[in-house]
Amino acid sequence: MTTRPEASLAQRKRQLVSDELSQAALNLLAQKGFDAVTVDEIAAAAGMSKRTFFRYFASKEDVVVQFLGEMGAGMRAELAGRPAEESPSVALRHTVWVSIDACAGHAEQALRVVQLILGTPALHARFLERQAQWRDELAAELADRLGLGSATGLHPRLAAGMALTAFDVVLQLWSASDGAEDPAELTDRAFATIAPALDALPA
Amino acid sequence: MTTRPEASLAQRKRQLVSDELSQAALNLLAQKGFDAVTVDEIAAAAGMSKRTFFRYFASKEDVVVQFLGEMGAGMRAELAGRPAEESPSVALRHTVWVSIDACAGHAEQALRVVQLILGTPALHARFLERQAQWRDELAAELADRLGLGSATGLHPRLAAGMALTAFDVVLQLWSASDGAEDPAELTDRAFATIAPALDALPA
DNA sequence: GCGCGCTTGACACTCGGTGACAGGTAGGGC
DNA sequence: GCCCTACCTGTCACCGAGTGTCAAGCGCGC
Repeated sequence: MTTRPEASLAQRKRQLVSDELSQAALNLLAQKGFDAVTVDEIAAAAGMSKRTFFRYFASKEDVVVQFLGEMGAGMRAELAGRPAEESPSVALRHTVWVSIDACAGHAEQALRVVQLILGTPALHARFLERQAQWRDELAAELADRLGLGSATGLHPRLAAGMALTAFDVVLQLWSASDGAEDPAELTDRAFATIAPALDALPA
Repeated sequence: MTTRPEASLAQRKRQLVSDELSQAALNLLAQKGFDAVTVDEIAAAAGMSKRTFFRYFASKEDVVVQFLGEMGAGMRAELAGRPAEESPSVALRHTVWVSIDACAGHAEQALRVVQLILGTPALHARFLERQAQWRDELAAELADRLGLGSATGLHPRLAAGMALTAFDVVLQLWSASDGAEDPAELTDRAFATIAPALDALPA
């Protein structure tokens, strides 16, 4: 999916195979539906064996959901990099924007993937699981920012959760509208709603 | 789990077997961990065959997560029954309270289950999936209440999402504190934070 | 007692996922 | 050029989740 020019030869070879696999997978899955495609089939379409598929992806779901890993890392990095004096609502809006932008960037491809995920229970579940991890990480980051020990930490968790809920809802509406709605505008509206709660003083 | 006196004999028999199965499952799973227990094992512990297990539960996860079904229905019913003039934040707080109460009711049992779910990725994923369904349902209910067509519906979805995020965070803290924290009090504090966003006018 | 329907167990099968082993290939030292 | 090593791959055997099918068991009305 993403090719770094400064990588060892072995890494680039690995990337190549991985791309071949996910490309084949995405085509088949989007076309026939998640459950109607076997891993054997995907591997065969990419010209390799099932065993090799599982050396590159931990599960059949992973081939679709994998990119969420770097998305989470990107969000955490963005939040960590935000100036300390910025209000939580602004910082979090930028955090979420990173991922929204990434989607809007490769709109055609991203839309297909998002629709596939939201329309497939098994994939949706994995997606939500990742998001739960993000929430923990963002909450920790927020607790740091606000200088409160992560002891109880109700407020940072809520704030992170609300921001990701906004993200989720935006994706849902974007996907349901088949790309007609503008994700950036949806995000702005969503954050306008939740901002007062995000900036509320920790109880 | 729940026995209704006014039910046909066949139904009660079914309930009995189902209870036997989930009891055996919960014991084994809590003791040895989700992945270390096979369905065969569970079925054997309840004195029946694997095939029978799958006639009562759609999946291994379901035996743990099943009760969430009625929990969701309970919440939707509560929200639907709330007086129309009540503000969204109050109505949603009561909605979430239904489930929090249910947990606090059978605290010992509920705590074990919640800890098992939150500590097992596969179960957590299913749990989140259910919650996503609740969100859709609660959002629809909210849209009705507010008298706005469910056309775009950003606000109701956000509100439902925030309320469930609160629910989630409360469960997380309750589980992490091993039951020491008071769920009711956590819920109140959470809703105090998010209330302004819930009651904000739809954009 | 007889047939009917529902529940169950047994068996076979598919598919996701893993461990173990064997071969192939690229690169480095000699 | 040759060998040794390291890595990648396919094959095979295997486990566990989940499903379809069939035949036996059992309660129940007639």
